[in-house]
Amino acid sequence: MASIKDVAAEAGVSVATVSRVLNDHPSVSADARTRVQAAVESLGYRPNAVARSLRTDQTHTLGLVISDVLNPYFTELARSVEEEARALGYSVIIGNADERPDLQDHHVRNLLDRRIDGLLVSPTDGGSPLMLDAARAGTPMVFVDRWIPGVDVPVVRADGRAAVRDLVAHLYALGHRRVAIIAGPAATTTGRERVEVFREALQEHGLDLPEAYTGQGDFQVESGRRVTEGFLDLAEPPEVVFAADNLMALGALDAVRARGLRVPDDIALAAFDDIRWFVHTDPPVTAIAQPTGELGRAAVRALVDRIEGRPGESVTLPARLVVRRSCGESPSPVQRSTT
Amino acid sequence: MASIKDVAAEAGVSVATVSRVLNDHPSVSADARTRVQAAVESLGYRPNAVARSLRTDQTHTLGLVISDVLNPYFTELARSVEEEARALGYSVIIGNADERPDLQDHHVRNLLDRRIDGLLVSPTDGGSPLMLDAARAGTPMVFVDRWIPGVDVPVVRADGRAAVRDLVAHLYALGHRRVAIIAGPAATTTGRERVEVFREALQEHGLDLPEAYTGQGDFQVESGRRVTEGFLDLAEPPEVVFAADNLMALGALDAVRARGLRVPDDIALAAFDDIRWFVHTDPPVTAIAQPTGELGRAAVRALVDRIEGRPGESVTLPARLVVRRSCGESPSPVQRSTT
DNA sequence: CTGAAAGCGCTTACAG
DNA sequence: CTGAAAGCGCTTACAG
Repeated sequence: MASIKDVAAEAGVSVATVSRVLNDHPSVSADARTRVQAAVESLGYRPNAVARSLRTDQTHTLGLVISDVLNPYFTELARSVEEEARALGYSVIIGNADERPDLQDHHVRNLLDRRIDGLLVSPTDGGSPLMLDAARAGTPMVFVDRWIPGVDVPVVRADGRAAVRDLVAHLYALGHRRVAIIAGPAATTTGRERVEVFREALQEHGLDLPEAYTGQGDFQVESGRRVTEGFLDLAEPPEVVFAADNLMALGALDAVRARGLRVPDDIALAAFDDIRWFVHTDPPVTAIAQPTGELGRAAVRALVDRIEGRPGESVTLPARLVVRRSCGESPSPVQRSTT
Repeated sequence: MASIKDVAAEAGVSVATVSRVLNDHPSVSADARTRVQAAVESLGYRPNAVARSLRTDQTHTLGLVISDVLNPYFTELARSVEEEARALGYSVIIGNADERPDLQDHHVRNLLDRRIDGLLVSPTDGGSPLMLDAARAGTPMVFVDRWIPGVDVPVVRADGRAAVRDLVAHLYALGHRRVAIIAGPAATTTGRERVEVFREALQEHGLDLPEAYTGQGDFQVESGRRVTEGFLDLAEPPEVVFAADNLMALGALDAVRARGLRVPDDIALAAFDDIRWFVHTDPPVTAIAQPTGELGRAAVRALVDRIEGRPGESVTLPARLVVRRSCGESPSPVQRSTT
């Protein structure tokens, strides 16, 4: 592959001049510029980004460590992150933690070794030493969706409080009283918060969230299935199950279907995170929708701000309830989705 | 961030010795080794992968350019690629072309500039000059899923011929005679092939695939919706629609639903590419399943073979039909899915 | 406007 | 077993 030396030789100038032309430095004669451009063209020269990074100490690359690419929520997040980053002149390297702290650390380490300019992470756990060290060492960092309390890093996330309250009101209005949740890992903020907020909202209606109706999931399909089976095995199963993410809702659907039962007649279902397929499931699933694309873009902007020396602030955007049919037919027409 | 010099100073050895320890070179005294390890530990030193890459001319990185990350098929492919690559000691950088040739070129260029060791691509079009040049220039390359004819690069893909034939037999057995397809872009191999194979299979049953029943899609949701609307507007709409990928099937579902019609009673539906959600859609969708994970892994193995100087062969794996209820109830129990 | 030279952080023949 | 030195491909003060 042609190097800058080859271009210099071909153009009859020094490598310094070639470099200046490549970087649009103003003090280059028109003549030199055209000769260099011609040489670049004829050799099919492309600057070596590795060498450039070593020299400038910038990679123009962002690392994104997400908990699970197969989760459509994170896929969409990753996509919006890449789009916004590209618009700002950055590439992004994605690391998929698959909800495993060890894999998360693997990717963080790999990304740090590659000297990415900044790190966007949706932590799978409460923060490994590696991650905490990186934050303390001053690596530009932003948390997205999930975060680690006590670490001085901007957080870009959705606030689901109002939407969860709307959901509970909806469930209550439909007559449901025995309500269960499939929670995410307690080591994650979203895993904890969704349960807490849900419980608080239930209390406002005088409802309880008993131990037996609090299942521990891990945000992945299998756990949703397992927990739902447990609920169905109870002497008095819940009337509704709220899955703290869309994959566990899929697992719940699997479990219900496997027993030949129907949603919402036998058991109702709602999910955190809305996805396109929920419109076409049987029945369409009531869900809490996050402004995913906007979260991804805001996170990138905050991170790039940090990288380029600007403040880089936390952002919280509201989530909203999208009512469909999986909790039963609404007697009054509340916020019925039009999609 | 500590560099190799800092480690050398701390350990009281030369940087060469530090490098040897880091790379498990045999000729290092036990004493030097322990001192270096201690220094690495106490400084929290991590080798700079950028510098190492510049020096060794290897990045241990694979580039993966896929047509659309939001397509669950490609998400799963990307995931299996990353897994296998990691197992073989490589990282992967994903570029999402979003079915746009210009974006595809952007990513290919970016990856080449970063000097990735090899490129895995599922081309969005018939091959840009950039891609063809890269292949000719000897960049280790492998095509997955889609490929570019006439380019000497291994291809790892699924053969859907038998599955499509099974599908047509299934449709025929159910009494369907007016059959339509939502095709993918003619510039892609999969876009072309799926139509051809489908047409051939229909002919074997004495059925025709008229122009009016051949809609041009682009593998994305909106095109599936648009084409399906066109079909429904015909004086004599088709009895079945076969979507050449899962996203266009989703668009078809949207279109059918928007008119208040039902699958399969008003119009039947089948799709290429099976995804988990198809089990829970209303109705469950009959689909052709590719061995996606295996394709991703085989593609990585072929690419790494090429990178490391071994042959690196093409692989073709069979796809299979998964019958569900979206084409109507089967009178005879053929290959009913158990999932 | 231009070039020679230093240096980014590594690895690796080469000599000892 | 070890170190001094060259060199990977760039960028950028510095001097002219």
